[in-house]
Amino acid sequence: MLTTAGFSGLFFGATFMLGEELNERSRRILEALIEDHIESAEPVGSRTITRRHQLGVSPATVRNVMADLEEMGYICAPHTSAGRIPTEKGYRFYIDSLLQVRQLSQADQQRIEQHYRLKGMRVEEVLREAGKVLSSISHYTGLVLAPRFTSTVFRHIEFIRLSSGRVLAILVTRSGTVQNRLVELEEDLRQGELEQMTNYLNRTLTGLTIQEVRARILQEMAEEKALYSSLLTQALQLSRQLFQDEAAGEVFIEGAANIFEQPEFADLERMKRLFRAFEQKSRLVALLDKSQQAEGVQIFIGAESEYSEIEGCSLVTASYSNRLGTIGTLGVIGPTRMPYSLVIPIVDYTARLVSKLLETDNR
Amino acid sequence: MLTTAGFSGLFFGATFMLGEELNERSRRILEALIEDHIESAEPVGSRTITRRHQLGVSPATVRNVMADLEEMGYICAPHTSAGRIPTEKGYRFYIDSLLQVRQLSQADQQRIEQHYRLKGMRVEEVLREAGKVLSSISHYTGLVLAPRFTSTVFRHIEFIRLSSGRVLAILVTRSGTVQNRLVELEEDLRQGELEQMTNYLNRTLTGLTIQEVRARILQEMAEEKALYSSLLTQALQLSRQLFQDEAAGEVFIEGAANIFEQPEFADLERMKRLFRAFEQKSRLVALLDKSQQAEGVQIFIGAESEYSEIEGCSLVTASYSNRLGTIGTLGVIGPTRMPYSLVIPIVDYTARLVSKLLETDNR
DNA sequence: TGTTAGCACTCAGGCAAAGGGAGTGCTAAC
DNA sequence: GTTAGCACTCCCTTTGCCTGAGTGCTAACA
Repeated sequence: MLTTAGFSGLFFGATFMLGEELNERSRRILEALIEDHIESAEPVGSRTITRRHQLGVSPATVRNVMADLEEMGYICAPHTSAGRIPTEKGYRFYIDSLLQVRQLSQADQQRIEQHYRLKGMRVEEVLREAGKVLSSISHYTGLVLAPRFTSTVFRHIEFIRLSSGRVLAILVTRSGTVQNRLVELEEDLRQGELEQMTNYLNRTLTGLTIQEVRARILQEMAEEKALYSSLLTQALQLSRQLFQDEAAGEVFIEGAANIFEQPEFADLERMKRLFRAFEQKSRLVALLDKSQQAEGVQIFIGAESEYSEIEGCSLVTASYSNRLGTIGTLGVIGPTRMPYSLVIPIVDYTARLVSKLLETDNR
Repeated sequence: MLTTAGFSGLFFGATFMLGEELNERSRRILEALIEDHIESAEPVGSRTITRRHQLGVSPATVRNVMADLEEMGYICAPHTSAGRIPTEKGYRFYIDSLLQVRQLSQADQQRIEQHYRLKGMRVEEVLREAGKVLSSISHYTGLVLAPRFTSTVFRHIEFIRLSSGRVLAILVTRSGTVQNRLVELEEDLRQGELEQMTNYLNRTLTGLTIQEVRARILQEMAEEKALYSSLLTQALQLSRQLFQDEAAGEVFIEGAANIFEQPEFADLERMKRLFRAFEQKSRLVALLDKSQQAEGVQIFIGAESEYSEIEGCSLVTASYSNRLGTIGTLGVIGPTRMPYSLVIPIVDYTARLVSKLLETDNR
């Protein structure tokens, strides 16, 4: 269920080997420290650890181990007389080697499910709702990357003449998402002519993916047969225009206010930076796109995302799919100090649920 | 160009009368104080005023006048040994009686215009762009309330059978906005049957406003003639469902990060509150709706909006229209300490421009 | 040899006191 | 009616002190 294969190789080969150096006691202390820190958001000291965990050793021993862990880069001290906090490397080791991901309880599963109606939900509604549920259950911010237009299956096109020379094109995909574009034509076309064009296009293109549609249009244009009718030639030219531009990936951000309640965002500058990151969605899209290529739950910790605006944040994502394969990504963004053992199954379960809900669209 | 008629009666009858009590000198001092405060965001003292404005009086005199202004409620002191800041009543008097609204320069007009393409912009694109332009030119946050579905003119309907019993309905308005809804039917309909239905509905309903459409459907259902065909009866029942639910008013918020750069939002709590207000759009919609009923530029100062989350903020709005009349509202939200003389013409000009751009949709 | 107790040391954060600065209101003189 | 002068207020910053939590080191112990 949890894989970080896609990225752990990339970022953590070295980490893993160092991980081998850790004996059982060091691991348990690191785990205790990280879990205490996740709960308290404060640096954790040696005494706190011995008090709250039955490790069978004294604070002094813990201090020695912590000194080693610090040297190895798993934890660090914000200042001399403070406890330790995990580094990104520490979190990565924790997630890869120490974390026990629980199964979501039946009750939690139901709590998630009950937000979705079974009938009459459009794709967009399902995705938006998924974002909201993710944010409200996790108490962080929900992110959902909608399916790319390019990867959807063409179902239907419709031209509507709005006024002289202005035509509205409506594109429907098989899953029922709708896109519309406005075209200004040199010469006016009557609605009847437009209908002829749509009939032709629907006949020719239905059932193809948008990528295939593009190829098919070019092919049709190349073949002479289209030339017999200037109207059809026009239709092809027009539709080439319509299908060529890729709409920027759309991302739904839900519950952004949640994340700002976290103590790490008491700092105004950080809050603003993250806020700007949310506003400028393109980089988020790129990041989510990246995780779409991998199976299972992906975790980006802080700078691993190569996205400095979300410094101090982690991203837990999973991709969702329909019968055609993976079509989008959803997940949660929150502070790196995040209870991964809770968030991971929530994201995982939501992705599965969304996949199930969208699957039926392709009967 | 600037009217506050719709609201000044409501809120400022009393203010205006008190305004009469103010002699020329008091007015000039109040004006100077407000303008200094708008620039500095700090309480303004008597010496600062005499230093920066040629009033021909000493600080002591200014102090006396300020004491009077305070008693009348136009200004207040945050604490004993600070300068004064304008109250909401002060701002209101300033806007109603002292403010000189400049015309937008040719250069500024062009700066705004160049953000819009002249051709092929859909309504939604025009509105989003307007929000962005408003925010980037004013350095505050742009708000645009999209036209209500109810007030638009029906142009076209289309049913697309997605799978057994699942039908996608696409509604197009005359201005080219598209809405789509998913319907689950008890019994399966063939695409051919759906086409019959759309033909009938398009013939019957095109050109009516949505409100009229609703009435017409009920009327058709009441008349026996529809009963002759069970298919048409079904069509009417289906479309009644489609048209009855009012989509919540849609509002575009652009450049929310801008407003958080203002010094008044250095306070974390306030920032969060405003942020939550942005996230929960329904009340913003209500507020913008309110101003839609009035002509010209409207200004809501702080609590006048009866919307405590945006305490300390002002809203400068103007409604835009097409040939059918007023259809929506746009504006800027920023701190009450806002250079109104700049913002007002920006909002005014944008509203006119948007109206002009949308007008062509109704040829 | 690994573990632990003890101890000196460090440093952030809270609190109170002190000082400076900006501004006020009042009074008396112009 | 206006102004200069002055005592007063209060915020804000700086300073110093103290406390508590935590560390690293060392020496003793098992």
